[in-house]
Amino acid sequence: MPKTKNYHRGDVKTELINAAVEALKTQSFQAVSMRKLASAIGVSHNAPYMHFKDKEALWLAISDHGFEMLSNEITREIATHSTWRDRLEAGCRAYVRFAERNREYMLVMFRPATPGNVRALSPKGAEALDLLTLELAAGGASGQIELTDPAKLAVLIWIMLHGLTMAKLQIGGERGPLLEIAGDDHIGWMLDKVLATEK
Amino acid sequence: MPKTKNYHRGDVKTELINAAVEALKTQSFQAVSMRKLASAIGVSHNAPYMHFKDKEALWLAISDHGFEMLSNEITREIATHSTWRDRLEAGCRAYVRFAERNREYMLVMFRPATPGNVRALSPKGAEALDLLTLELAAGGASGQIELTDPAKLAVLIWIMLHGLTMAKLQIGGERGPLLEIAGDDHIGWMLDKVLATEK
DNA sequence: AGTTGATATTGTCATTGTCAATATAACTTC
DNA sequence: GAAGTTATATTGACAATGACAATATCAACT
Repeated sequence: MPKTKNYHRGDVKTELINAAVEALKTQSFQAVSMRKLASAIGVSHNAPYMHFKDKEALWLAISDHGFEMLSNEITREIATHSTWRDRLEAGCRAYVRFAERNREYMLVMFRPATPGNVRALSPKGAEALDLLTLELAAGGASGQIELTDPAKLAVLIWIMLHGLTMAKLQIGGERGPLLEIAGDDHIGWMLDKVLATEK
Repeated sequence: MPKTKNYHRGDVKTELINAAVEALKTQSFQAVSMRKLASAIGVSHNAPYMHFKDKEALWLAISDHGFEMLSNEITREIATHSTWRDRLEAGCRAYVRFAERNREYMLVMFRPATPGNVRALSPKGAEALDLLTLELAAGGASGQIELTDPAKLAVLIWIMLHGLTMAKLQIGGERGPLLEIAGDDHIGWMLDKVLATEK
């Protein structure tokens, strides 16, 4: 046990991130306050400002963390399949699955941009998008399919995934079930549609 | 000219909505405050609460207004074309165009949902989605195309549009240009892909 | 031991959302 | 038109919040 009880000296930074993500599970976005997070992890109301210049800086850190996790999951999932098409589909599934299991992270990663300050896709986010592009390119290179424009196609696929996941996260109610059509077992259907005119 | 200068008595409600939309053009989402809006239209800091129970109620009103405008624009645009395919494409174009021209509204209409309180698509929003479904159904009914599942397809198209527009609104920087591919003149391309496997 | 730098605390302030009490104008009914 | 009712606006208050400044505490190096 530590000599003194005060002066936390733990990893306050990651503790804050975890507390924020946890808070987002039950509270609205703007209901999460620095001060509540601070007291949640047992530090004074200003301690967070040692680690984050801003409230926005906290969101940014969470966003980066989320993109990193997403990239890792996609990469890992892709690796478990061998054929080009299976790998692509696995990557897409991983994207949707991540969104379902990490709702809070997704909300932060794609939180509304400040006007005049449209965020560039974070490096980690760009990496995730590139994973899809690479799979498509791999299919083209191996002669398994002939793609007129892999990058264009990758963006289209990513857009579909993004629209699907955000709709799933934000739209419920009567229309919610409609969105089920693009659930885990229908991603293949979507990919088929997009890829049918290639080759 | 009015007898007394005080006691505004104009349409404070719509003035507030307009002021909020205007504010969103330059300020971030959470930077828009009730009090600033109030003073912007020249009323006391509590006058807004006569017309909106909550800050959330203001967003909701803006959201509804936005969905109504969107529906109207889609309907109007569809009406200017005759063939089934042209009408569908025109509707899609109207959706994207609306988003580009009414960034602020879109941000409010699809603002992050409160956890545990996933908003149902507003009636007006549902109506907009139905417009697409109806066009697809019309194509099927007229025998111009054979659709395996019009509703499923409509959702897919809507998801694509949604993903595209939200990405356009929120992602800039280096990756921004990439999203250009799905600009106004590529929507047809996207639709082709989705519809190719039908008929 | 003493200095330095990172980290935490307390104190403070303007801004904000929202409630309560009050004032003013508009509408209704006689 | 006077009186009362209702919708709307104002002022006043309060707790919570983001953020800054000044201070205190601790760890590590010299």
